[in-house]
Amino acid sequence: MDELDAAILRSLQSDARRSNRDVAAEVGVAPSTALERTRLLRDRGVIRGSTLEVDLAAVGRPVQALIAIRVRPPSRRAIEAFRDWVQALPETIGLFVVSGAEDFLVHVAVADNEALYAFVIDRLTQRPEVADVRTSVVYEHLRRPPRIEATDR
Amino acid sequence: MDELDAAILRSLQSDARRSNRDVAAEVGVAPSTALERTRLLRDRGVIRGSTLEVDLAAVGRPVQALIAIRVRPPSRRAIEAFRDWVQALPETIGLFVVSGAEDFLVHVAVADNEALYAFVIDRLTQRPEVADVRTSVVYEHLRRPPRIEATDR
DNA sequence: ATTGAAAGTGGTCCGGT
DNA sequence: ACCGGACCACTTTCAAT
Repeated sequence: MDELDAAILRSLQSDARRSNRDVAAEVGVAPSTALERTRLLRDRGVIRGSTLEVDLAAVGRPVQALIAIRVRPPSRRAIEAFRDWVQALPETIGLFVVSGAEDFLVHVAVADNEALYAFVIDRLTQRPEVADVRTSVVYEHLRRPPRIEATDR
Repeated sequence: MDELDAAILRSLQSDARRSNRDVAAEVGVAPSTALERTRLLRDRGVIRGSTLEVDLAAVGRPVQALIAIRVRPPSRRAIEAFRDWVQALPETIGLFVVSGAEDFLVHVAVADNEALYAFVIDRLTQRPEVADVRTSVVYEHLRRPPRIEATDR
């Protein structure tokens, strides 16, 4: 990944729908060159995809929480089974598998506090491997795309 | 937000670079209609932008962590000052302001464990308002775009 | 609010360097 | 590896419904 690749990534990171022509002009190469580089970045798996940033409140899910969960036993079987299950729930928008006092942090977005409470006491406690649950309401969630630098070549 | 808006959002959410023509065909309207709807969603702030999903390991930052931080005093002044400061650090890729035992969860991506350790003991502890720090290594981070449904009209 | 058609613009391929 | 140009697909506007 040289400086040109990095510049293309930075450009598309700030707006994935930017046209290839714009990207090319911004990084100072011909459109055909930018197109080929972008394709290679995709093929190599550096670019995994692109997604819309949607306002969660505007789509009816203004309440967010992070739910820290400890599972027992903390075996690969239990961890992976729980991960797959929770990841498929409609409330889940993110999932961290972590070291430390807890095994998971589940990021959920729901319609209101009642739905959050129901998620925790109805859904999560269904699972026998859930040993401990700690819910934190998210007041604010900011995301920052990673700053990308050339990793030489 | 009716069912058509929701369908357009779902389509672009899975691939923000999909052409307007494709989106229109998928949701069953004319391209001009899809274009107009998309523009309105953007104007209303439902669509905040679009971004590339980049493989963090491929850009040289394979190590992720969540750092739980308690600040003191937990006043608006201290919270907002810390938030703005940590949000601008190059290692930071996400930031949750939360209720509960801690005030922040900082999501960082760095080159290696050494860089993580340096971030925690050199950078964070610079700030006088940092009262407590707890670091969890992220073994796995999955993201799921929110399932979007029509909120009637 | 949605459409089809027209005009403009950008994506994509390829041959040359 | 990069570019320029040709071709064609797509975006975008607009008058009509």
